[in-house]
Amino acid sequence: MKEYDHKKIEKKWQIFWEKNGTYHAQNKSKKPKYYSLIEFPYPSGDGLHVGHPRPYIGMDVISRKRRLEGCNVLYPIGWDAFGLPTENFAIKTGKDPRVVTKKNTDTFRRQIKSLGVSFDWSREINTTDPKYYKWTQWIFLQFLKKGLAYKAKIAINWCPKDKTGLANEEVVGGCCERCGTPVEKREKEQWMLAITKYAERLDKDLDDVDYLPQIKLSQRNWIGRSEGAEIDFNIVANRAETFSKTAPSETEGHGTHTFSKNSPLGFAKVFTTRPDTIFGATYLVLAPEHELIQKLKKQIKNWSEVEKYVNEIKNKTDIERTAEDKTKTGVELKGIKAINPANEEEISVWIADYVLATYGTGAIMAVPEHDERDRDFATKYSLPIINKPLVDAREITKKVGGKMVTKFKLRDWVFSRQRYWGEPIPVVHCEKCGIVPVPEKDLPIELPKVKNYQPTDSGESPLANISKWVNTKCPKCKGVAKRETDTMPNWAGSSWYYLRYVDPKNKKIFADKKLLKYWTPVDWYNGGNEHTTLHLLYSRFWHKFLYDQGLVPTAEPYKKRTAHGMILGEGGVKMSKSLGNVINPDEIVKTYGADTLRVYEMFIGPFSQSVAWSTESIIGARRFIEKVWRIGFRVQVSKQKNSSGLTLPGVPGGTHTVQNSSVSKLLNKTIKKVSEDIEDTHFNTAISSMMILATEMEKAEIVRREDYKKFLQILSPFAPHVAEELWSTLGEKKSVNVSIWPTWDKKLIEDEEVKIMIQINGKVRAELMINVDENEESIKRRTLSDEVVMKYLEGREAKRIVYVKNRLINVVV
RNA sequence: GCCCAGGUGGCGAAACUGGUAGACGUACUACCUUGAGGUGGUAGCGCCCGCAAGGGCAUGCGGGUUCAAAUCCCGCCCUGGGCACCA
Repeated sequence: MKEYDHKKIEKKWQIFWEKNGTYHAQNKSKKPKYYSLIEFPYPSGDGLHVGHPRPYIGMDVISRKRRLEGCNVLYPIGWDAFGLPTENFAIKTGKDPRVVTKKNTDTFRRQIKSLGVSFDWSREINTTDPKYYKWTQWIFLQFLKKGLAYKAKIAINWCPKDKTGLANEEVVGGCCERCGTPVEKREKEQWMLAITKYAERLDKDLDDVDYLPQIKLSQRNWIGRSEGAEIDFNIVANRAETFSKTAPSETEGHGTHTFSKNSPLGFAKVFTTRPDTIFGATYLVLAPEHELIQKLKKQIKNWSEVEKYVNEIKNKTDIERTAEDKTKTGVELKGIKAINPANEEEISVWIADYVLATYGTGAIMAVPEHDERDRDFATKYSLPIINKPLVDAREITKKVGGKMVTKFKLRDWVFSRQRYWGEPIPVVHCEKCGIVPVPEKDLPIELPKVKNYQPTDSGESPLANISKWVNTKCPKCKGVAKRETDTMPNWAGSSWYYLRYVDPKNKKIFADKKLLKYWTPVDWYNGGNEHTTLHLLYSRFWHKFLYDQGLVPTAEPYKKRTAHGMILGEGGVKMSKSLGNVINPDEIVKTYGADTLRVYEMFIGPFSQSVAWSTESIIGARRFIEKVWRIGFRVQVSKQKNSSGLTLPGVPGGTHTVQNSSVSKLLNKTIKKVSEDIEDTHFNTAISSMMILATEMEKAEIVRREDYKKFLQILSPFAPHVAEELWSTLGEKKSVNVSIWPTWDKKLIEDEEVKIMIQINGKVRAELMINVDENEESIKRRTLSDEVVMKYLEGREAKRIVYVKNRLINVVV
């Protein structure tokens, strides 16, 4: 018997597929298209670990099944290669990041290829390739043209270790997401992208896509849409202090409002999602940064106290703010009052750190009866807490002259980084003309080679040191000008890469319109949970912008999005270099073969869930493949001596009819199960059902060639090399990849007889074989005359009998 | 604090719409094959009592609904991930 030599077989077929372009997507085809996508990897210097291939294999299973179902499949790969780890490595070693990237991608490519993933390598892209980032820069210029890219002086999150600005999203618990260093606040001019302009649509259009519910939810939570009312509260001089010493009633909070009205000094616009609670508003709070505070300087009696507080808050970093355990602080603005427009009552005005300048209007009406935060504050400063009946939100808003509005938590995207290894932002600063975009014909603005990749403490990119590159001519007036030295964040290149795969070599445009029309949207995008908020949101934003410019044909980039769980180290801890528990797939491929690794990774646990790696369990996958191999050999041998006629298709199996039909029946059930499970990413249960089938086939006296071939077809997405080898051994001239996915015979999977459970008072006591169409009466009769049942009844009458068709019968005594 | 996911044998896990809990795989034990190995094969394997037949107990904990609950409802506990005063 021929040995199962995985090394030989896998190499043979990988060469065959490459030579035949088996997995190349066709730009012109009569077949329906299918675009399946994974998140392209960041080629780190450590190479692949066994966690990387899990999503690649998962989507490979989908892609391979689609091909057999007759689709023209696009399943591409590339490299998301800009970013800090490579740059930091360059700083440490003095090596050019281009060289490092080349080396890393070569390793990744070799490793991924050894797994037999059916990527279309002819469309490989790399975000650091000037031919690629030319278009990243071009898209930026379109944003700029439409006013969606703008420069603003803002307090940014500054990482003193990485020496770069970070987006809000990259700050985790007040620390840099990458290196864990506490971030500082710095005022800097930054490039911004106006993602907030798309907030409404980014939220609403989630209705039209097929994302896992948690993914939609995380998008929605991040966007943070809330509906409420904007209501103006007039600010007046404190009458109580000015005209009367009469103390207002403590409990009711009544002021001296019944007297003639003060003329307002101004007003504070508040945002509330609960205008219906307005009668319970007992004070008003402004954010310390609120502009009204400076305007009312003269009227505020305790100005020095107020000023001191404002400065304190301003100088606090985010960590200091959060480290204080949420104890709210604040100062009353003495000398002024606000008028609650609902009842004309005077209420006190405060500034407090729990009101954010960056959300809503930076001012709130405090309703301590209904809001926990307001209650905390009111309790601390002994402010009135009153319970008033709720009113209709819309009516009261209208009555007090407010209006219903929608607000979002989402902020504009800080798009500048002060680092080297990123796409240069393609603009020029001219003394005369100001900010001038680089003309499109001059793209790409290539990253110049530098000697020193070290970022500077001044907060400038290392690019700023290369005067030859920085000093340039203004494209408009030809006068002296300087290049922008900030680069784009890592998210830029990954915001549109799926579009480039469609037409990766186009020099005229980022992708041909017709090809976009044919291939997009992506039919199924699977990626990590860690990218279901930011990357997904950013790329949806870019896509919608391009859609508005008429450059892409659909409003959403991804039709369907799923997420896979991480593979953890043995024992369920994270796989990491520092813990020394990283498993390199090369070792597994060498010892057990790529097919074994593939089957194991799909079998290890539910695809969507994190699972711990277990090297000792891999052997199960290997045994399964060897079993399939042995059966294949038997089928092969019996084909040669087919004088018995038993293995010829269509010939009834004579004395072996029983075994024949039971294997065929199981096969049909398995085809159904595998077909359905793959669609639900239940790869683990799909494999388990094929394991059962293999065991049955091995036990059976004969296996029909036709049946076995169908088995190979449904196995092929998981173990493509061995399937291909056995397929050809059976005399097939063409690849299993160009065969047709088998269907199951509905009639064959229906059983004529089934076993049902007999329960007595809900406990299983016996079983009974019945005909599927046997009537209830007959089953009941047979149950009651069953020996075991009679024993349990002990002559008692059955109070009730519940029969569940073809499942069980429960006798209640 | 809020949101999401989850809690089932030694381990990874199955279980359709409420209907045989533990499929499949590992580990373990025994046996077979082999000169010897194991990346080979077969069988047993939730826990407790029992030689067995059989019985009892079991899906994080406590209640409830139901003929019947891992699954539905109520209240807790624990683990992982995310958010962090967003009015």
